[in-house]
Amino acid sequence: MVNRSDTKTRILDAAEKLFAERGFSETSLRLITSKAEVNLASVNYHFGSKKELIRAVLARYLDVFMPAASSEIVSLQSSNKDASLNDIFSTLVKPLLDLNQLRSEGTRTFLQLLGRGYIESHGHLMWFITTHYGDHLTQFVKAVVDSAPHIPPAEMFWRLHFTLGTVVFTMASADALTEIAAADFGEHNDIEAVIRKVIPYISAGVAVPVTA
Amino acid sequence: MVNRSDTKTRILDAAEKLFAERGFSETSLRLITSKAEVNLASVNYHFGSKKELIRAVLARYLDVFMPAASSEIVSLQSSNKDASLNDIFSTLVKPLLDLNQLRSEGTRTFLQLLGRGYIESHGHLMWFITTHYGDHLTQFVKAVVDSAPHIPPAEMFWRLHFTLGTVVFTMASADALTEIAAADFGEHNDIEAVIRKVIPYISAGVAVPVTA
DNA sequence: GTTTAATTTAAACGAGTGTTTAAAATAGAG
DNA sequence: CTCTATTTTAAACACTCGTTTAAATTAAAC
Repeated sequence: MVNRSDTKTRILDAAEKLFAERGFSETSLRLITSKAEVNLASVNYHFGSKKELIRAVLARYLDVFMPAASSEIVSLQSSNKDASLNDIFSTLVKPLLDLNQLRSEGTRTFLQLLGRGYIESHGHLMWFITTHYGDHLTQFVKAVVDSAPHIPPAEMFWRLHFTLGTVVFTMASADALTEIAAADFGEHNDIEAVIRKVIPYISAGVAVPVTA
Repeated sequence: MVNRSDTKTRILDAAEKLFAERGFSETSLRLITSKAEVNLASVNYHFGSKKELIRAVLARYLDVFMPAASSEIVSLQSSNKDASLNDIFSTLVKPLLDLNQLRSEGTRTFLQLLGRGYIESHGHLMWFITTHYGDHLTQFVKAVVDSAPHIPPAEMFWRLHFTLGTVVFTMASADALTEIAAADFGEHNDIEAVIRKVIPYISAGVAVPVTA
C-alpha cells in the first residue's frame, strides 16, 4: 500500500509532468491519478478542484524561482551599475537551471508550464503571477528599462511583450522543436542550450534603435 | 430556412473565429454549429470529422496567403538582389494585411490560428504546412538565410521559430495590448502599426551575430 | 410531375470529463 | 486496546464530447 503521507506530492509530480507535456485541459485527472498511482478522488480531497491543483503546481515552482531571480538581479545591480541587457536576461539562467536540482527536468517543466499556462489561462496566469509575485516582476522590468535608456517607455512596452511571446511560445513547443532540430541538423539541444540561444535574440530585439 | 448552399461557408466562418479565440480542442462542434445556425451533424456531413474541419479552416487562409507571400518575395528578389532582413520580413506585411479584405479581422484570425495550431497540434500543423506549401516555405526560408549569411542554418532554424512565437503571441493578444498601450501611453495602434513595430525587433534578433 | 440525388434534421450512442458520496481502511491520541 | 480523525477507496452522478443513424426535407434530373 502507498505511503499515505506523500499522496499530495505524488499527485503534484505526476500532474506537472503531464501538464507540461500535454497542456492543462488536455490532461485528465484520471490520467494524473493513474500515473501517480493514487485514487481519483484524492485530487479533490487534497486540492479541492483541478483548477486549484494547477495553481498548486505552478506555485511550487514560482515560490522557488521568483525569489531566486530577484536575488540574482540585486547582486548583479550591486556589482555592476551598467549591466547590459544580455547581463540582465542572463541572470535568469542560473535560477532557471537550479530548478533541475529541485526536480528532474525541473527547468524544462517549469518553462513549459509557464508557456502552457499563459496560452491556456486567458490571462488568469498573468493575474496570478502579478498578484502573488508583483514585486519581483516590477523589479525585473525596471532593471531592463534602466539598461536600455534609449528605448522610449511606450516602445519598451511593446518589445517586452514581444519578448514574452518569444519565450512563452518557444518553451511551450520546446519538445517538438528540439526533436525537429535533432532530425534536421543533428543538433541535440537540452533546455539550457535553447535558453542560451534565445537570450541574444531577445536582447538584440529589445535594444535595437527605434526607426523614425 | 437557411440557404443550403452556404452551409459549408457558414461553418468555416464560425469555426475559424471560435478556433482563433478559444483554441481547437476548447471549441466544441455544438458551439460552432449553434453560432453558424446550422445543424450539428452538418459538420460531419460536409467535412467528415472535426480534424478535417480544422484543416479546412487553415487551408482556406494558407491557400491565399502562401502564394501571395511567394509572389511578393519573387518580385523583391528580382528588383533587389541584396535585400535586407527588414525588407524580407516587410514583404509579408501586404499579404498579411490583404487577409483583412478576404474576411473581417482576417489578419489577426489567421495569425492566431497559426499559433493555436502550432501549440495544440503536436507538430501535425508543421507537417501539414510543409507537405502542402513546402515550396513557398523553403523559398521564404532561403530568402532569409541568404540575406543573413553569417547565421548557420541550425541557428537560423531556432531564430525563425523564436520569430514565429513573437508574431503569433503578439497578434493573439493584440487587442488587449493596444488597449493597454492606449491607456498607459496614449498610443492608438491598429494591427498594421503593431506589425510594423515588430519587424525591426525580429530583424535584429534574427541577424544578431552568434556568440562563441 | 415523378423520380432520384443531395442535404438537413432530431435523436441517440458510447466514451470521457470533473466532482461528489458514503463506506472502508488507516493513523494518531488517550 | 479503544476511540476519533484523517485519508483512501469504489461507485455513481451529471454533464459534454465527437460521431452515427435513419427519417424528413429540399434540390436537381428527366
